Formats: sequence, C-alpha cells, structure tokens
Amino acid sequence: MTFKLDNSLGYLLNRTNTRMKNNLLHHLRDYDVTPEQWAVLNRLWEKEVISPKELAELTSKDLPTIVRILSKLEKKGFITRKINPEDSRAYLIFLTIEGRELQGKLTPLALEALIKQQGGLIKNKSRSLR
Amino acid sequence: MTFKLDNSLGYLLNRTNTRMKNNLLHHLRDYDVTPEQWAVLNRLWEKEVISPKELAELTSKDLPTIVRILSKLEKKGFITRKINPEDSRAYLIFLTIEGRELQGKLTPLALEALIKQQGGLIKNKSRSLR
DNA sequence: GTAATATAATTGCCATGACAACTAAAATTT
DNA sequence: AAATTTTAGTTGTCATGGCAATTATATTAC
Repeated sequence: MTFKLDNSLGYLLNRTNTRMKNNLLHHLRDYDVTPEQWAVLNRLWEKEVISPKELAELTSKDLPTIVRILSKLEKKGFITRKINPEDSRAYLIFLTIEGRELQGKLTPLALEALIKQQGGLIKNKSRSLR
Repeated sequence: MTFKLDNSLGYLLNRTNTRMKNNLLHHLRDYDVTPEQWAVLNRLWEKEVISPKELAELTSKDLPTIVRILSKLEKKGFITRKINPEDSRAYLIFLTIEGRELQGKLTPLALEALIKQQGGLIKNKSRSLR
C-alpha cells in the first residue's frame, strides 16, 4: 500500500499547528509569554483557584509539563501558589494582579494572530516556518 | 471581546496533533523511531540522495532541527552522509540498507496508527494524552 | 491502627523546535 | 582577483513534551 506523507492528515495537521503556534508566539513576544503559557493563563482567567493536577487535565498536558510552565509563570510574577490546606500534597494556583491584567493585554494580540493567519495556513508546502 | 480557549481552532488543533503524534510514537516504538524521524525517512524513501537543506524545506523544519534528527538516524545506522563533491559546504544524505528496509516495516505500523485513531480524536477534552 | 496502595508534585533524561551566533565555503560585486 | 555578501551546516540556549523514578501525603484494605 502506498503512503504519501504530503497528503496525510497527520502531516498537514502538524505543519498547520506549528505555523499557528509560531504565529501566536510572535504576537505574544512583547509580553514574554509562550503559547503554552498563554493557554495556562487562559484557564486561570476562566477559573482562578485551581491545582496543577486540574490544570494538567484541562490543558491535556502531563503534570511535569504543567509544573514547569507554572514555575516560569511564577518566576515572571504572573501567578503564586499556596499549599492546599485540605491536602498538603497539593497546591493551589492564584493569579497575581499582573497575571490578571495580562488578560486584557494578551487577548487582543491572540485574536490579531488568528485574524492575520486566515488563509494561507495549509497551502505552499515549502514556505519557511520562520 | 470574549475568547473561549476550548472552542478555538488553535487549541483543538494542538490537542489533536499531540494525540496523533503520540499515537504514532507508540506504534513506532518497537523500531526506536519517532514521528519526526519517520517523517524524514519518508522523504528519503521518496527521493534518496538529498541535502539536509532540502530536507528542511520538504519537512517544514529548520536546519538545526533537521541536522539533529539526521544525527540520530545516522547513529542508529539508517542513513549515511557524504560531502557533496560539487559544494563542499553541503552534505548528501543516503539511506543505508537498514534504512531502506524500514519502509516495509514502518509503513504498516503508521497506517495501523491512523486507523486506530479514527473517531475520538477531538472529543472528550479531559482524557489523558498518555 | 497498621500495612498496602494510590495520588500530587517534583526531578531527571531525552527528543523536538525556535532562534541566535558562528564557521567555512560559495557566489556576487566591484 | 579582492572584498562583500550569501549560503550550508553546526553549536548553544531555552521552552515544551513524553516518560520513568522518587518523595511526601492521603486513602484504602485488612
């Protein structure tokens, strides 16, 4: 059976995803926030007090990945964590004022990224991703 | 303006892509080949003698990424490289016999991965990726 | 109530992937 | 033909992401 990479769903999906993520990365660059960090922030803007475990489930990432993203967000001063008084294994994640303020700044940039990339996402296989 | 992550194209695309890649990773595990290495091998199965630069364009990855993938494929004995006699900056990539034999082994596994994941790719936001 | 098990978080290793800086070798300018 | 610019490849840094192993704490079994 023949298999043509160029026509495969996985290949097209992967390339499109890479381009969209990269596009978003550049739009968020001024605030030093990556697409993944932005996704985590989105969850926090929806529901503030939450555990890393819950965040992992909501973002479909594993716990180590989330923990590392949270460390970076904490270092940048966008979130804080406290031990959950009802379960000392677990943490509770809170937004800082700066983290809360980011929503108004980043959302327009993310929407701009979306609009700019309408059309031309999948076409043109040899275009650079950069 | 409201923005709901769960409904956004980028989010759904990213999650679907991650799942498909992971699924493929598991199907190819027996041969110690990652989805990205598999993509590069596919290009070589289509067109044998090729430069890293060309491979980078064909796979929509940048040169450093391709170079590192090629190093791994070389270490595993699936490819070799020779300096291009017409341009001593450039390399030519060749498949080894083992690398050529992989096509018959990996393609059925990749197709199996594709078939197994039809349905259920996007639904169910909280399912683990593992 | 203690032992066994399960769970939340952390840490380490490896593989992409973006990107900057660098080297060496063309190709182009003048 | 010498100087400039471009190009192919390499290396280093940082951020995911998969996964295994470890730690500390809860939960369950007995």
